[in-house]
Amino acid sequence: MFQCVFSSSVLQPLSTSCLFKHLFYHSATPASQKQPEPIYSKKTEIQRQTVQAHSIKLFIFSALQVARQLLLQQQQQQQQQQQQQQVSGLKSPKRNDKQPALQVPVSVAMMTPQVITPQQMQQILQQQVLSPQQLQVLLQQQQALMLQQQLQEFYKKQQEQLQLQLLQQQHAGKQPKEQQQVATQQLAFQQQLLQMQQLQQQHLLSLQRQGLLTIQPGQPALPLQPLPQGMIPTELQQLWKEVTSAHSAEETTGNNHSSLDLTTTCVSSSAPSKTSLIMNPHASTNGQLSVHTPKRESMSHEEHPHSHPLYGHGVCKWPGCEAVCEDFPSFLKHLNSEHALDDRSTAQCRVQMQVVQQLELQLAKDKERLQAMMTHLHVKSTEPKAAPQPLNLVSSVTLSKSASEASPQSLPHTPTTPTAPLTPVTQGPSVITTTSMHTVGPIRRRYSDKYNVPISSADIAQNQEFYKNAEVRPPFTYASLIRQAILESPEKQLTLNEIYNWFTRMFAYFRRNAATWKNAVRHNLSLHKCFVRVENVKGAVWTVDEVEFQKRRPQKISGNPSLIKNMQSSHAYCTPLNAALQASMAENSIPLYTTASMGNPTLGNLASAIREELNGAMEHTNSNESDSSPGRSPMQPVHPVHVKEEPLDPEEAEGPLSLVTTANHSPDFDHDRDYEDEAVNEDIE
DNA sequence: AAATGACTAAACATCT
DNA sequence: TAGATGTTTAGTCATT
Repeated sequence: MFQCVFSSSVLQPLSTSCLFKHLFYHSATPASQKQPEPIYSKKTEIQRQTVQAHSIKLFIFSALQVARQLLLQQQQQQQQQQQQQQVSGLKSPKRNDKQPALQVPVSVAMMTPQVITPQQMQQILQQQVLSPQQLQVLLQQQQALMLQQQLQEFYKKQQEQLQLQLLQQQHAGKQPKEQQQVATQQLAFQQQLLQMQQLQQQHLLSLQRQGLLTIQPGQPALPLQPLPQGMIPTELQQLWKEVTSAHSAEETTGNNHSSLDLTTTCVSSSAPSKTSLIMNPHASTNGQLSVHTPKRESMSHEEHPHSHPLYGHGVCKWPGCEAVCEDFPSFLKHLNSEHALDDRSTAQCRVQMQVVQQLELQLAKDKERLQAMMTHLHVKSTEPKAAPQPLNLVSSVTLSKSASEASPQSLPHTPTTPTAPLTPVTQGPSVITTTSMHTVGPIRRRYSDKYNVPISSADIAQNQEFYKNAEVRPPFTYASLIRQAILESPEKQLTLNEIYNWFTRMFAYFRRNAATWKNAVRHNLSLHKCFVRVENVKGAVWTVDEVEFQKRRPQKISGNPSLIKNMQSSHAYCTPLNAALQASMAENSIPLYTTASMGNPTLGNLASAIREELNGAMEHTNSNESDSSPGRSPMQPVHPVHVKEEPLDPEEAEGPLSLVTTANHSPDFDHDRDYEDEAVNEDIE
């Protein structure tokens, strides 16, 4: 453990990596810059750049000093050991076993950075306290320090110039030429910084390799950047806005090939083996998430001609850029000109790092939540059954009464808003998180996403559970749902009340706002010819006229390649569907219009469900990136408040329920219908 | 731009 | 008479 003795810092015991982190904090907020976030403040651009350069330099400087101190410390220890050995060990060797809390005089070193003099070096050599490797490291370190001193001088000069220029600006307005000159100087300075960073990186690596510097694996090693505590997405957004606005405002032209090296250096110096996720928030429409390793970054772009993580679909994916580049060379040109190593790029990198960190944090949280939910639901749903949870709807439908009743309690909901945006596992986290990063409003997901994501049978069961317990509106029309309910019944007929019960049992969403959706159900029953009312002994039941139902939306899906794809992907998790049926569907593109006559209720239901799903898929593949609508769900949000009044609602209308799963019902399904108590259902039988 | 589908709301009628 | 059930109309929104 170390203690930071940075001039303005309270002494804190720190581990090695923490010390680095801490130092970086200091470097980012030096004593001379007391403003909380000086880099992104609305000061003049030059000031901003100065501060930033200062921060970077200080960080490198601090890291160097730490390394140096470590080395010296080791040196001292070895000297002590030697002395102890010579004095024949008057004291117990405890001190060697247990390392004392090292106090690194960083502040002293930083105030007076010194290169070891030749005499000192000679002394070291004479004493032979260091192994050849350590000596080599020391030499490298000395080189770095010398370079650093040069840099510092240069930096001082530059700062003087900047201050001068600021004064001039205050008095005589702006002078673009001088600005350019300063910018050029800054660029040169940054290049030097870069060299320093690389050197430093090598240095640290070698130190680490030789065991002089240990970064504990469990700990987050060197932080990618100083992340202010409690940084929330909105702050990040604000930060992002500021940076990107600076981007649009200024038109700096640099020419540095290694625009990403800063990121790389930070990442790799902290944890060489660690991969960092660089995600472009503006590429959220694709939900693209590119894994970006330091190694890859260190390669030249030419080695991977058309697989640059910052290039895709003819667009530069540098955050906030989206410039159209016709081909890869032009992209490279653009990258080098627009995203060269300058302060803006650096700032953007830092923001991006923060974004990634936040996303990772968020992902971890959501994963945890999901795990808890699944564990909870699994326990509940398997309570009545000893067998492992089946993968089809049977598991859900045949849930015992206790399980069904327990499930709504498992998800206590607020009266007005749905539960927190629950994320079914079938959806990549990137979709949600990215959109939430740059849209303030509701997150919209296209259904095409849902259908294109390959999901497993387990996911289906989870979706089913998801809709059963989460108040998320199922993306199906009332008509489809009613039909589904009726077809699932053994007699293919249900009373209105039974239909209600089915709704409430199958979808948590319909456990609220009964007046609204019940009215809608009745309305649909009356409106659509496909629903036929049949007088019974004890009232009336509703049946489905399949022919009429299929007349409803004729040929809507024919001839669309994506449909076939979707169909096939659907088939992937429709185990009961036989191959002939699949072939027929794929061939005719009019799936299962005759399934009602097939006699097999399971297949019939399944097929119809698939058809519904496919229709849904069709409807949504065309609605590309409509942020103001739920991707045109076949079923608009059913909520006590109107959509127009509650723009957040459509969000909950989306989610991946595959009704396919519901088709695989068990015969005793209708005996288990008393979700809401009143079981008039036995009447039919 | 018009047609269509889907949803919501509401009024009204009938039945239990 | 109240509530459930069933029918119809109107308005809105999104998609085709």
